[in-house]
Amino acid sequence: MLGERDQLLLRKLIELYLKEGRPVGSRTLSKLPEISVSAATIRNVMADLEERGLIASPHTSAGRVPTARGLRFYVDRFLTVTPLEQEQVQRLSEALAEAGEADAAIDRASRLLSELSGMVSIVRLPDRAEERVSRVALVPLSERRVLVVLVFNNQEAENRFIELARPLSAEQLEKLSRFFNEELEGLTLREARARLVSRMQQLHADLNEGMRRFIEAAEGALAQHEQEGETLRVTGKTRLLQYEELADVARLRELFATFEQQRDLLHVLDRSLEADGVQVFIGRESGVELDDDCALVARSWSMDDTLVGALGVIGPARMPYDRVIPLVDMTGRILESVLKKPAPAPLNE
Amino acid sequence: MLGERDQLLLRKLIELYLKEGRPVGSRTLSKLPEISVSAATIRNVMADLEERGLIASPHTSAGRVPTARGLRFYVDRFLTVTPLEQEQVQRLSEALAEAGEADAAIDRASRLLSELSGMVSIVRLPDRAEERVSRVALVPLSERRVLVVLVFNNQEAENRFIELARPLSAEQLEKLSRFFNEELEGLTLREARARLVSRMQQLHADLNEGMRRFIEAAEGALAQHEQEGETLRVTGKTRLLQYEELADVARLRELFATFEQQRDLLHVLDRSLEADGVQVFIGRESGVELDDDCALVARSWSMDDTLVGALGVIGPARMPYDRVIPLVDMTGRILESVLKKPAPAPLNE
DNA sequence: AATTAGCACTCGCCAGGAGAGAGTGCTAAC
DNA sequence: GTTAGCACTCTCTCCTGGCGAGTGCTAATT
Repeated sequence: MLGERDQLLLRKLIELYLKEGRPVGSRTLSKLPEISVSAATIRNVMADLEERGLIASPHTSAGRVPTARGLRFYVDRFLTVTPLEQEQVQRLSEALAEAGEADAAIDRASRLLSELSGMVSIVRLPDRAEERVSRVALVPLSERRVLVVLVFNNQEAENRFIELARPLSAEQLEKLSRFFNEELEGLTLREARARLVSRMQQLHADLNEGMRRFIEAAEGALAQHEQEGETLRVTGKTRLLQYEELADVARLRELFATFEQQRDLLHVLDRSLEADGVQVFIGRESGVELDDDCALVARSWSMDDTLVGALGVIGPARMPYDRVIPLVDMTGRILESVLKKPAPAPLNE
Repeated sequence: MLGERDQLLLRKLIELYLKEGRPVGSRTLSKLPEISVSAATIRNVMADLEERGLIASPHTSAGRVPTARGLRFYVDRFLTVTPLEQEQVQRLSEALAEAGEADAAIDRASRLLSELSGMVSIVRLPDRAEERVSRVALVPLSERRVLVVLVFNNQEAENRFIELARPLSAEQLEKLSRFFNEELEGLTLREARARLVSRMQQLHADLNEGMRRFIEAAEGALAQHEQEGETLRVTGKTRLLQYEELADVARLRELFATFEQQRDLLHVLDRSLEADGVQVFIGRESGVELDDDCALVARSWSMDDTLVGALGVIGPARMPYDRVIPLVDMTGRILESVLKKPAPAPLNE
C-alpha cells in the first residue's frame, strides 16, 4: 500500500497541519529532524498522496492540507491518545455525581463537555416517554389543587399540578393514590395514558364524579411531556466563533442551521449507537450536511445496560483528536456510572 | 428647540434608515412625497441635526445615519407602536398557559420572545432561593430511598432524592413529614436549612439515629440548588448572525462574551425594574459594554405583585421598535398573568 | 533506479491607481 | 429663506504589476 516513508511524511504533514492550521509545504517538511530526504523527494511523495486522495492543495502554490480521508487515515493508524488529566476526570466525576437527577447530570455533562473541549457538545437525550413509572404520589396542596409526582425508575421525578373542579376528601385521594400506583406502575407515560382511558370506561359506574374528573385531568397532565420532544441537546454553539477556519458568518449560519435541524445529527449519532467505543466522523462522511472541515467525535451511552443515547462534540476537523477522544469517552463513562441504577452509595458511612 | 420641518426630516430619515439599513442621503429624502423642500435645503437641515448629535455620517459621501441619541429621540417622540397581531398574542398565551410550572413557562417565554422577535431574548429568573416553601412531601421509593418534594408557593415543585443509611419505618416517615411541614412552611430554602440545623441541636436527644441522619441528609439536599445560581437566561444568540450590521466574527464574539458575563446585563435589567412599562436602551447608553449599534428593549415582570425580574430582547439598534416594544410588553403581561397565584381556572366547565 | 538540485511556472496576496457613483458643502442666484 | 449648480470628497470596484511561496518537471547525481 503505502510505503514506510510515505506514511511518515503523511503523518508529519498532518501533525503539522493540526498544530499550525496552515497548508504544509515540502520545504517545511524537509526541515523536520525526523525527515532526511530533500524537498524534491517529498514533492514526489506528495503527488502520490494527493493522487490517493489523502491530501490536497487549496491552490497551486499553497502546500498541502489533509483531506477528510487523510485525517481519517491518520486517526485510524497513527493517533495515540493522551490520557485525560486527572484533574479533569475529577472535575467531571464530581460535577456529575453532585447532580441529583438524571436530567441535571446530563445537563452538566453537556456543559462540561463543551467547556473542556472548547467546541459544541451534543447529547441525545433518553426519551422520557419510554421510561417506566415506578411510583405515583398525590400531594394535596389546597382544597382544589393537587400535585402529582411521577417517579421514573426510582431515579427521576416529574411534577404536574392539577386543578380540581371540586374538592376531594382525604380518603378519596388515598383511594386514587392506590389506584394510580396499582394501575400505572411499570408503564411508560404513553401506556399509562392509554391505561387510564380504558380503566375509566370500565370503572365508570364505580367512580364518583369528582374522582372521574380527577383521573381525566391526570390523563391530560400525563400528555404534557410528550409534545416537548426535545431529543437532542446542543450546547456551546458560540464557541465555534473562535476557530479561524470557520470564521465566516455565512458558514457559521449554515452550521447553526444544521444544529437546529437535528434530524441529520440524530441520524449520525444513531450510527454511533451501534458501534462500541468512540467514533470519529470527519467531514461529509458523517452523512450530515456538515462542512467538510468539521468533525464529530461521538460515543454512545447506556443506562441500566440499555443503550439510550449518544454524546459527543462537533468542531473543526482540525481538532486535537488525541485529547478530544479520551474526553468524550470519559464523559460517557462517568455519565453511565452516575446514571446506573439508584446510586448504591450510602450517604454517611 | 427643533423646528417642525427639522423634526419631520429627522423622522423620515430614521424611518428610512430603519427600513433600508443604509445611510440616507439628501436627494433620497427630497423625493419623498411628504417632503417638499429641495435636497439642498435638506442638506442644511442635516448639518444642524448633525451638530446636535442626532445623526452622523459614516464618511463624507455616504448620507446620514441616526446616532444612538437620534434613535432615542425617535423612540421617545415619534414612535407609534403597531399592536401585536392577534395570532401572536394567541400563540403566546396558549404556549405559556400550557406550561405547567413557572420554570417551564419562563422557558417558553424566552424561546418565543426570541423566535418572534428574531433576536436574542434575555430573562432574569426569579431567585429560587428566595421563594417560600409551602409544602414538603416525603415519598418512600424503596427501603432506603426517599423522594423529597419541595413545593413553593403551591406553584412549583422540586425533587430531591435521599439515600438512607438504614431503613425508616412508615411511622417514622410520617413523623418526619409532619416535622418538615411544621418547621419549614413559609421559609425560603436558605432559612429552611438554617432552621433544620438549629432544630437538630435542640431536639438531639429526642431523635433516634435514623431520623437524625435523615434530617442531615435533607439539609444537604436543600443546599443543592443554591450553587447553580443561574439568574439570567439568554436565548437565541445565534439569531444575531443574520443581521448584516453585526455580520463580523470579531464583533459577534465580543457580543457573546458580553452575554456570558451577565453582570452588566443584570445591571441594566435592574434599572428597568424600577421603571414602569417597556424601557428602551440604545447603544452604550445602557451602560453595558454593548456595541453602539445594539439596543435592548426590556420590561420588568412581577409575580404575586412583587417584582421578581425582567425580560427583554437584544438586537441591532436598527430594529423594528414599533413591533418589538409591544411584543416585549405583551410577553411580560402574559407571563405575569400565567404566574399569578395558582391558576384559578377550573379544568372542566 | 532512486534521489536531488535547479528552474520555470502558477497562484494568492497586496499595494497602487483609475473611474464610477453617491453625497456633501459652499456659493451665488432667486 | 430656499434653491440650483458645481467642485470636492470619499468609498467601492476593477485592474495591474510585483512578491513570495510552493509546485512540477527535467536533467544531473549517487
